Amino acid sequence: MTVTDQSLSDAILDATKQAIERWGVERLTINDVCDTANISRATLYRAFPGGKEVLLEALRVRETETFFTTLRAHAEGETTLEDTIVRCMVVATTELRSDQHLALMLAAEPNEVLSQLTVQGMPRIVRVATAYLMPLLQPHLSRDEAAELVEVLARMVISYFLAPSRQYDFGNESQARAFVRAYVLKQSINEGAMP
Amino acid sequence: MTVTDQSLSDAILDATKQAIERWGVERLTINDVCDTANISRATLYRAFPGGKEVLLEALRVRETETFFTTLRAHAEGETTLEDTIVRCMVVATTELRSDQHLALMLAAEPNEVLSQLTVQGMPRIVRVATAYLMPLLQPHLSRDEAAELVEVLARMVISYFLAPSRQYDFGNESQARAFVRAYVLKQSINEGAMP
DNA sequence: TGCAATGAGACACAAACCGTCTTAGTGTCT
DNA sequence: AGACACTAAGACGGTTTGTGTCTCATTGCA
Repeated sequence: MTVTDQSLSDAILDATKQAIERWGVERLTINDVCDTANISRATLYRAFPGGKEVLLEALRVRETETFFTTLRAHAEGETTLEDTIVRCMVVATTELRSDQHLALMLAAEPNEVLSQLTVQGMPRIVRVATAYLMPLLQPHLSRDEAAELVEVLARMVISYFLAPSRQYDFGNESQARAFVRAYVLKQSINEGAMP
Repeated sequence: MTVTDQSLSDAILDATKQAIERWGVERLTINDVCDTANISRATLYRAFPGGKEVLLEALRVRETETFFTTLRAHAEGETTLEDTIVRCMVVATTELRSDQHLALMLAAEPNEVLSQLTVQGMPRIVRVATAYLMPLLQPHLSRDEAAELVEVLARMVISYFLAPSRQYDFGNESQARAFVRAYVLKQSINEGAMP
């Protein structure tokens, strides 16, 4: 391959994703990835020194980033704070639910997925979410307020995705809006009502 | 467990099938099966001495038998030879196509499946097919004729399932009937036309 | 021609798996 | 109660598979 490092890494990550879809994370081997990517083990270890751990973490980072790239693209058009928040919640929920890869893994290795959506993975998710979504909220909020809001929203969306409630379906715009008005923007309303 | 051997074996085979759906045949381990079945390794080896090979072969035998049991049940109502044959072809094709387990394996481990549907597995398939379907054909044909017909049909259905043709879709009754009239019952027609 | 990147594969170490065996626990029958 | 059959749990040695590192030949390009 006489391509840039970027596209080599990307090809390897693509192969990793593909191999995971075949065997699952637990049963994934480095050789699987090499065979899928049609590269030698040496090449893989040159691109990702550190082996499986590093490779999987890189994949998670990339997946998270593409997730929030899509999300931001869908929410950029909104003008008000409420609309922006609602849009983010609806699109994020829809995106999560329609993610074939995620669904497969959730079915085959719930432990792995749960860990990556909660205990282990939450810090990274919040970090990336903050980086990508802050710009959308900056017109309406201060840095600190925006950062805090992003984290809360991320946690809420993940929680309701993992364990859907009969009260609120965040994939439904009006229900998401009702939730936002009831909980998220409550303070703002109060603040707005105060002199 | 204080159950008959039959249901213990069946439970183990169920667990095997389940574990294969999770990991695929190549990555299947005996421990997977034991964990899924909630039994100890000792119990499994008592029920299936010989390990993985024996276990998988037993599973294939069981699956094949349930396949042809279903098939026979669907084709028992037909009266003429042609109708019986057509029914078998349509139901078998439909059954193969809708088999989730088979589809998963075919996607993940085409080599294994292909081997079991052709080189390795064909003898068993033909044997079971003959045992189950001969009764349906006996009213119309001699033993030898029926046995030969079953084998040819099995090979045709598998071939067209693995590599669908634009000429004939055996899942479609009229197309299957056209095929049968054109090829399978040709001799019979000729024979019938002769004095 | 020279250079940077890759493929192929050897190597030693570690982990996973296998098949067997022992032990202790449980339910059944007399 | 006591003999019996059966099972879960897990220890064991041996084998296979996977890992990470290294070397060296090859390839494609400047």
